[in-house]
Amino acid sequence: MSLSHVILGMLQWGPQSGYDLDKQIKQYVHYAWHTNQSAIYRNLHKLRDEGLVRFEHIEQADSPDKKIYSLTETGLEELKRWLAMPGLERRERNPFLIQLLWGRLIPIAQQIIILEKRLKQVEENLSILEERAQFPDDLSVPLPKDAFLRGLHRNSLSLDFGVRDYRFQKEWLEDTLEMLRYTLENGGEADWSPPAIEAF
Amino acid sequence: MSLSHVILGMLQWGPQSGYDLDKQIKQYVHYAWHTNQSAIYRNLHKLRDEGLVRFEHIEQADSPDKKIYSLTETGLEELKRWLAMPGLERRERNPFLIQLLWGRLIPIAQQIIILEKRLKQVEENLSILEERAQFPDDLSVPLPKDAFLRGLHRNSLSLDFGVRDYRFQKEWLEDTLEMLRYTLENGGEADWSPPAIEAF
DNA sequence: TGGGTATATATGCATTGTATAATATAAACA
DNA sequence: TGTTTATATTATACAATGCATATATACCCA
Repeated sequence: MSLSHVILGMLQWGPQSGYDLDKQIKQYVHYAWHTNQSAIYRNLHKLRDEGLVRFEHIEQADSPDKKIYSLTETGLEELKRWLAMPGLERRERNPFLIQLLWGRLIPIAQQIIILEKRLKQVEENLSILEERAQFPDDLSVPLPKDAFLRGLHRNSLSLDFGVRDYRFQKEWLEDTLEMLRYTLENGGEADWSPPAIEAF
Repeated sequence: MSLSHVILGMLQWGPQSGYDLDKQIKQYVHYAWHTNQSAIYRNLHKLRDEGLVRFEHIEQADSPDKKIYSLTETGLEELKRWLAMPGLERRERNPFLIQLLWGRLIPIAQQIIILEKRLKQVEENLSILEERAQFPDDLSVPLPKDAFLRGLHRNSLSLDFGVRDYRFQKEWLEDTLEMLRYTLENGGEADWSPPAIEAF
């Protein structure tokens, strides 16, 4: 598991509380890593036991007390070690695509509702990322070869990927929705009938 | 969790053993759902206890005995119910993108190795999917509006997405690798120094 | 004063991830 | 012939994550 390393990475940018980490990861890293609040808190405890992070108790007047976590030197070492490992596997779980895969089992009108909802999610995520990313507006062409030499930093690469990925998904959803609506209007599968069992 | 529903979906195509399910999901649904062997077996036990699947014990001469699972009517109902739910959330965990996000902490040459490895993975996954997908060769343009009326089935949509997604990733990786190699050759970040702490 | 929202952390239980075991059969090898 | 290696098949122990909910403080507003 490497939620630990997402946390270590965030903390490398600066000390934060568990609450902040949760919000930051959800806002800006959602294209790369899904997590939840309780996992973060438990992971912080584990990291502290292992000596990879430390925390400072902060008393606050206007909100409940909090713990500000920061990286230890061991923590930074561990982060670097992990960052250099090639071949780590992606673990995607996208229920939307599964619903699409067996979409013939439900009426086409319902399928359209699902696609519309997904489009909305993608648009929201995209606009959050676009706010953060200070790239040239035209992302249909790749960054120029000498982008780095001209000041674009390597940690923008991940964001660049995220923005392009969401744009791809948005376009695909729009095209596919158009197709499905056309089919519905022209009665293509309106007379929907139970599907035949068919092998992949 | 909805590994259950991936399994129900696979079984809707036809009865299979846990072993088969594992291989099928890994081969053909990797763009949409990551899982592992032990999760599948445990889930099958649970689904059986809930009456959503049943199994038949098969004795084999040339291999160990196996259990062939199939959908019950309740199972098919549950699958359809779930397929119609809008708004289910994607849960991606892509360590490669995390490594990219803090890539400045490691030397650029090491970063290139990681990208190359990832490119290889993507190419492998893509070629498996392309074999399965009988689409028109040119996937740079979307499917025509009347694709369904002309015989393309809705359960191909998911595959269409998968193929296009991997192609997007492949292109992005190739472009980015070119950029990084150029930077390395021209000494852009070869004199790599510890990064400044910087906020997102 | 009560309800809603934001901040902040934690826990119980179900599910999933990782590693490993157990067993059987076939194919390759030395 | 005996030994390793690969494939098929299922299972389990323990760690990590997911989901729902609890707890507590402080603010705003009616």
